[in-house]
Amino acid sequence: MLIRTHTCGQLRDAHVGQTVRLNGWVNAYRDHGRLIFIDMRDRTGVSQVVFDPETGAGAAVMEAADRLRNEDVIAAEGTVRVRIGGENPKLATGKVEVVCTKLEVLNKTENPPFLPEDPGAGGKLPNEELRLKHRYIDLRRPRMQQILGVRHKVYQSTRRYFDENGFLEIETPILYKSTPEGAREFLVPSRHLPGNWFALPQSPQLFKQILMVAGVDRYMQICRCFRDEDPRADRQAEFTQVDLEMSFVCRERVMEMMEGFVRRLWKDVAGVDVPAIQRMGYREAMERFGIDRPDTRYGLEIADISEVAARSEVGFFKEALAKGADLPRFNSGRGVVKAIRVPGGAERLTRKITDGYNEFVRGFGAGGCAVVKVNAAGELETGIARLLQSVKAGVVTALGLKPGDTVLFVADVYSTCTKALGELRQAVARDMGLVPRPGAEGGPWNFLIVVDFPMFERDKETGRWIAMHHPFTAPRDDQAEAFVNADPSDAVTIESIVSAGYDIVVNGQEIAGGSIRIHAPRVQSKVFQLLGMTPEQAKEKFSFLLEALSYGAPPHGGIAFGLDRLVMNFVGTGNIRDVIAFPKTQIGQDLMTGAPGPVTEEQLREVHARALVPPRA
RNA sequence: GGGGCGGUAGCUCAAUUGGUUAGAGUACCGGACUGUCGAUCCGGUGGUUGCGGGUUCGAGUCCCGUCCGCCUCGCCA
Repeated sequence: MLIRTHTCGQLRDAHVGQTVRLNGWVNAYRDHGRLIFIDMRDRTGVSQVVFDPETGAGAAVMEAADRLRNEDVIAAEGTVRVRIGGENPKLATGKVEVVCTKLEVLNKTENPPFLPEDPGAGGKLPNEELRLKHRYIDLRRPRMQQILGVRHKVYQSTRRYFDENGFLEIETPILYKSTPEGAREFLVPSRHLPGNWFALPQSPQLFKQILMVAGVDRYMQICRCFRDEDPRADRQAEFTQVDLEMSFVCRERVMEMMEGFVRRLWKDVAGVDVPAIQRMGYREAMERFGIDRPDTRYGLEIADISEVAARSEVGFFKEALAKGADLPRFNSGRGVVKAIRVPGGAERLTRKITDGYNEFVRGFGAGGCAVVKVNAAGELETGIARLLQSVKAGVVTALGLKPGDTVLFVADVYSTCTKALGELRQAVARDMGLVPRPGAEGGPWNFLIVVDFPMFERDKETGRWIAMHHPFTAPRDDQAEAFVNADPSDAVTIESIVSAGYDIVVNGQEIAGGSIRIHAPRVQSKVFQLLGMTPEQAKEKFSFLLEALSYGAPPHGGIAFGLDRLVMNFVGTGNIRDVIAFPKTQIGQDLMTGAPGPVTEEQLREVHARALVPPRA
């Protein structure tokens, strides 16, 4: 075999005159009869190889070259020279070409179902189903190779940073114990213990805490996590986290460490200097932006106008405000009226668009979205304008209205109203063209750390308390006493306790979340009690953790970054499948390997399991 | 589990109100061609219109079911 001396993306005019050998795929062929051009591709780039009988290509070489087709795997030997036909500015190697004297066809290809080409202007990729089935071809595309490279850089930068900061990389089990809190789990039957099952970890949470008890002090891992829930464009059942945990730290120290990591990563991978990251409380985020991961690159903040709305003649305002009127102001069940002022919306947001908003907020459980426009004379128009007339001055002042504005109103209980407007705000920002493209295209990266989350929220169906982050999250230092002493039936107090948790948000997307953990058994027991677990149940589920905590657990805390989402940001895609080498579809299938697939009766017997339904064909 | 969009040649798409033999570009096959780089020119092969049923004289088109892909709500401690 003619083993390569250079890669296909390497040749420059400095190589002119050298004899080189290239290995790669036929990216394109242009056959002029007695003159043939082949573009050879490997992951580094493309080089043009010329076959010309007058410059050393014998009859056999010409004949073989004539038969080359896209995606054949070849080796070519020849001399580098400046291109006779002029430079091709589209290629990094475009100044030179290889005049081929020897050609070896390493492997002919079947006619491929599609060619691994990035879509040019107006071009389209073959549909994703086909590309997933033949992932090995799709991954040959320069874009996919680039993404694999960026992901590699993220791994390397991550390991360097945490190594420099004294973290030990430690692997934790993939065959794990089922912890029925949280996401649905993937199960694996045990052969040795009939009737018993492993679960694949939703995260290494408990192991990393136990590593702290074990004196590891600083742990990190780039680990696979599994959650058997329906995917989204940015979610996959099997995904990767940068997981870390630190001992003898307060919340501030962990946030410093993770901020340092973000700064290093963005510098290494994107060449961006990240400024000091702003902090924002959960309550403030929800009030101003209606979401716990606000995108603060644009305004469109949400205003609570309940007070003035109560004096209006709008029936559904009053109806909403009557709900839970006796509850504290931020209680999820209290009725409120909120609005977003959209500067310039009167012109850009057409009736068709705002009708869409009405449907949009209904999707989040709100009754609808009222729309009022401010005309050039400063008068309110359309929708409920007439019913607001009596409180017009109050509305104008509360929202700072100006001519040309559109105002979007939602009235409902606090949780629904906030959620609906938080989602609507993002949709409006897109429609108004307010969302910059991040990163290389020039838009800013907008980082935010959100803190002071509530410890608990109500389960929407059962009304029971559930942990907002997870049941091992500690209350904020100054809240610990109040928490331990709180009466479990005192809902107002329970709801007011905030945790020592923190999320990192970039451009409105959560990329990391963590907390200081509970290291005191009495605090942990209190959490379990609130979650409705008896001491016996808690022991049954988490005895190993409780036991570990009782044998000298240091104060500790940590965080986990969603690595796939980090890579998505760096490469500018909204599709998580783009950044995973072998991703799964919406129903969790791997279209290339055909997983999941049936197993034999014998295999089932060995693990003491039986199928309730036959495998689907 | 709910809602939406889609599935026609290997690929990307078209096909008027339900109406002639389902077309085009590209890929592939054959031929021509000495400077291309989306090579060009000539010719050709290629179809269970995802699958199953129904309505109709007649279905790619309408109806029902189903499978698959994507987006999304729920879900994701």
